[in-house]
Amino acid sequence: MLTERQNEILKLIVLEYIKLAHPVSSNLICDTIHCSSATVRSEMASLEEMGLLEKTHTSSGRIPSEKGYRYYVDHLMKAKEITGEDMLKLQTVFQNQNLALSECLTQSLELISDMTSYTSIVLGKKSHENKLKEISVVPIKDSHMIVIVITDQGHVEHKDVELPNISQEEIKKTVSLINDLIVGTPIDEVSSKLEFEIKPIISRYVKEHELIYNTFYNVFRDFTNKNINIVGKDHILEQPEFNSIDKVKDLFSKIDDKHLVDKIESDNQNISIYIGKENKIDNDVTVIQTPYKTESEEGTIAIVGPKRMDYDRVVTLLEYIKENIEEKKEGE
Amino acid sequence: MLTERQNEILKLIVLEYIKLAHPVSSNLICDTIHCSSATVRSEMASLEEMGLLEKTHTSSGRIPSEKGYRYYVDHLMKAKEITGEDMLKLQTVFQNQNLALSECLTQSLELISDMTSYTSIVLGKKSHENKLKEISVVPIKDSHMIVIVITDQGHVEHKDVELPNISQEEIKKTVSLINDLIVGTPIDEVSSKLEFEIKPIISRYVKEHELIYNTFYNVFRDFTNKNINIVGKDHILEQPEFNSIDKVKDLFSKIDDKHLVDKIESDNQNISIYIGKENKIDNDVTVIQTPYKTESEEGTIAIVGPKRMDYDRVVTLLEYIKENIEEKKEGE
DNA sequence: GTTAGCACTTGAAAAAGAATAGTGCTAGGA
DNA sequence: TCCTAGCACTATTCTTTTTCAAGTGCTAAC
Repeated sequence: MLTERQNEILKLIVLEYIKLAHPVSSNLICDTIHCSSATVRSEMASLEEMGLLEKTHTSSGRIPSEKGYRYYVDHLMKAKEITGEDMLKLQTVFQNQNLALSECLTQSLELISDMTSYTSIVLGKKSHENKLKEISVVPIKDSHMIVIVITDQGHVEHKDVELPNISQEEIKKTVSLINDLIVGTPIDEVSSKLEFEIKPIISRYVKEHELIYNTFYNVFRDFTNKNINIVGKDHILEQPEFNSIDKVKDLFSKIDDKHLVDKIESDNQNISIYIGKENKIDNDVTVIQTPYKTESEEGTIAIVGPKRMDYDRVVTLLEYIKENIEEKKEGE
Repeated sequence: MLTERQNEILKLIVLEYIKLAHPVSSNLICDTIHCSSATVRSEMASLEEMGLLEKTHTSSGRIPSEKGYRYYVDHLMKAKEITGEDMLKLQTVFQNQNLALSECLTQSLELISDMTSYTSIVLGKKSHENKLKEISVVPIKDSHMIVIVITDQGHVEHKDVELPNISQEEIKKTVSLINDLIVGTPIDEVSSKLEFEIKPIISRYVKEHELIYNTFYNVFRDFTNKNINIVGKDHILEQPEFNSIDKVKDLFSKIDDKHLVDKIESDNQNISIYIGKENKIDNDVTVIQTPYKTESEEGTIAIVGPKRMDYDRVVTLLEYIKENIEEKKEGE
């Protein structure tokens, strides 16, 4: 167990390092601790012994280790009030009556990304939990038309298709067959249901069924887990820990990874913090995330930033967003 | 006027520099020219005098100046056949019968970005040339619904809205009023038409008209010139001329600029090339762009890369895409 | 337990030196 | 008149050296 003073010192070092991105020297904090730098130094040495602090080289100041951040997060950080400034910005989003939840989410996370220079990720419900709600086809010109697919979670996707030399009549027939027969099917089962249940029926009632069937089949096949939204990726460029092109390239590719979805899974019902090696995205970042759940939608919000992240602020902001999102269902 | 040999030398320097991103020395090309390096050097000096070449420092090899690239593009570059490899990749996109034009475009430009490591931009018809084709509202759950707006150019946009405590009946009425009265209106006139023509009518027939009206008003207000599609922005990180975080940040912000649309305007009906200061985006890049026009759609495709861009290849690729896109209307 | 003092370590920045790549110029030859 | 071999000259880059400042660890005294 740490002494009161050690707690204090660790906390100061974490906060200073978050602020300045520079190893923290004993001199910088000895005033606040009300003792000499020598005393602070010997405490620092103990904290390093315990694995809570690190040096970048023999005679540098200290920076928090991953374990140090973890300790800070678990024991030293306390819930802060959201600052007036932050709140003000977010409120303009939440107070817009006409914005639906998903819009609110995206917009508020855009704000957070801009405010903090971290990257935000919104992860909607995964598509295998989405059920087909309705499809519709809007003819644009000649054989060019748009297929719109809507799920019960409010996820919309549209796709342009060409269906040359096919009468509108036949297409309408197919659409209403699909709407009658497979609405309510989980999205990723639609393809197979289409094949085994709809194809035989279409081929009986619809001319040119081959072409039409293929078209719809492709539409659904491409309706993948696109329900992931990455906001503010470019802010990574502003973080001093990603000051080389190679590091940026590396992290970009990890964020654009097709399997990112699987890397942001949480067992926790509340805000959880994954520092460095604790997260599956990258050893040099921290991910702070929370699931959210409303009447119409559920998913996860995650903020990705350097380990030297403003934990207090991000947690407070995420809490605020989560609350407001989940409240919105009752309110209006 | 340049001599035959000077043309040859300039061409070689441009090509070598494009390939190696390194100042080109007299030694490197004297074999190909069949004369001594000294001769090449004196020719280089003349070419520099004419402003076609530059040195990075007193005793470096030469690199092409903007004027040099311009001369190359105007006089020395000749149309090349697309390589088998490039063609093969693109064909898989164009031969997909079910892909509509806009899909084809995006996918083929994604390919080009990956192949060349340049950034591609697709600019669809600007929204003031888009006319409203249809709107529809799909209720998802309780007061949560999705408004889908479709233009006659096939541009689709959807927006989630909350309309609490409003009966479906009233909403349907409003939608059909809008569809009856302002379909065919250019998108950017919709807002005002909504205000002056629809609002009075809604307020007569529809209860809660205030809230409903505001919702739709917002939907259209947000339907801005989003018809721009930037592909492969991150490839900039691979270009040696953008090897510092600051340069990347700068170019990123220029590409994400709200006014990018206006900076990619072309008077030319064919492929045009804007080198360095000739383009409005950034002095350090070249933009190669072409308008395209099909029965259902028109717009511009642009490729953005360093001035040291593989002009031949990009022009060939763009031509190939333009042709295939424009052909598609007749074919199937 | 705390602190002042001092030797010591390290990295970062500046300066100096060596190596290299390439030019410009000159003078002699086809 | 054009071409080319040869050589002096110049920047750049890569190393090495020097200097400087920031901080630590340790010791001895309070």
